[in-house]
Amino acid sequence: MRTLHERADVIPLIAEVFREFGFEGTSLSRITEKTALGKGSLYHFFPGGKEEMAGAVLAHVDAWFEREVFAPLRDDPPDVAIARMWRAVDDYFRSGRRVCLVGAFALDETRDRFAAVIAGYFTRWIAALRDALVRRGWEARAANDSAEEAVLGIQGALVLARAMRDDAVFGRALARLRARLA
Amino acid sequence: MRTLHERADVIPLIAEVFREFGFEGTSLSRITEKTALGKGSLYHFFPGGKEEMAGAVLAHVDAWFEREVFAPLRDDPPDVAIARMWRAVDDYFRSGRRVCLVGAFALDETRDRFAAVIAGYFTRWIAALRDALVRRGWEARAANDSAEEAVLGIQGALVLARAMRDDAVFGRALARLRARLA
DNA sequence: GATATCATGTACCAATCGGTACACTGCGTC
DNA sequence: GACGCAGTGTACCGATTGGTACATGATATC
Repeated sequence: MRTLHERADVIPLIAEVFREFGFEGTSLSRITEKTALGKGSLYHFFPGGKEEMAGAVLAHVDAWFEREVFAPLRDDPPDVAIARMWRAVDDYFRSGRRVCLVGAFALDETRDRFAAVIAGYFTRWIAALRDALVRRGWEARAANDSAEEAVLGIQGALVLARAMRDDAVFGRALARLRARLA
Repeated sequence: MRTLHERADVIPLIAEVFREFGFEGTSLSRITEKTALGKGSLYHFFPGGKEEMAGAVLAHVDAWFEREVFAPLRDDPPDVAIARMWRAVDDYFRSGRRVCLVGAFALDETRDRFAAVIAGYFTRWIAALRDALVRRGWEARAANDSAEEAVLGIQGALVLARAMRDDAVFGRALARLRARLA
């Protein structure tokens, strides 16, 4: 049996707030509003305050991608894993309507707070995709180039889709990138 | 004869602050620190306060790209203008060490404050590049696709370069994108 | 049914936020 | 040399910030 809330339940809600307002733009009052949790509960779950909340959210995102994308890329047959990656990416980012928190944090001074997690997220993604391409028979250099291009293209597509309020641009970008890895 | 400072002189300094800390993370005290200008002067130049400062900075960025990139793409021979664009982009973003303010603002709720400028910046960039490709003989659909891909690739490369603290990834991305437009 | 722990709401804190008011200085104009 | 104004510094405002303290409520264990 469990009480009304636990740490794990509230992390996705806090993630939404950070995604919408960024690290600096996210205030405890906004988190309180979104989660319907008072400061008492929040500091009970996250004694380190706002920084620990953001860290937990980043870890949550990282774990999701590790499980749904990176690990399959490493362990499953390349074709299967890559197809799964494109599906996961389209789902996770809601076809361009949802922002990548890691990418967003990377752009301002927030990066320095979470440098290791942020760098690790992209490094592992690219490495896993590159290795999958190599296992599929690609030459190492080409594989690394294309892996980099795919990951960076997703980030760029998210920026553009949000800037222009046009999800279609995200769909087109994903289709192009997918075709290039085929 | 002029006094020590005028509006035009401080805009680039304020731009650096917004680039580093984002809109929410930029406080008047940080702007004061960077510009060595008191609130008196700042509100003399920008009566609308922080929002007007950010607006002026965005307009300044927009004007730079309009002059150095978009207009040449529209008016000059396509090959010349596109070569110039790649040079301008590499210079402006300091080979990946400088962030795109418009892209950064697009990612959080700051976008809604400056929706028109932000959307316009990317829309005009893509349109100008697409038309240059068409004038060069490309088919309309392919031209639009490639223009979108180039602009989005630049944004993604900036995110990745900052996230991984690795300028080389920006250089490689630019080379790939350039080759694809050749 | 007493106890310990998890979870919660409220009151409060100093510091900082964006913004305003205003007195002042230095300069060019007449 | 009086005037006007662009530019400046300082003091101040209420509101909000992230964070702390603590008393209370609920729950599971024994």
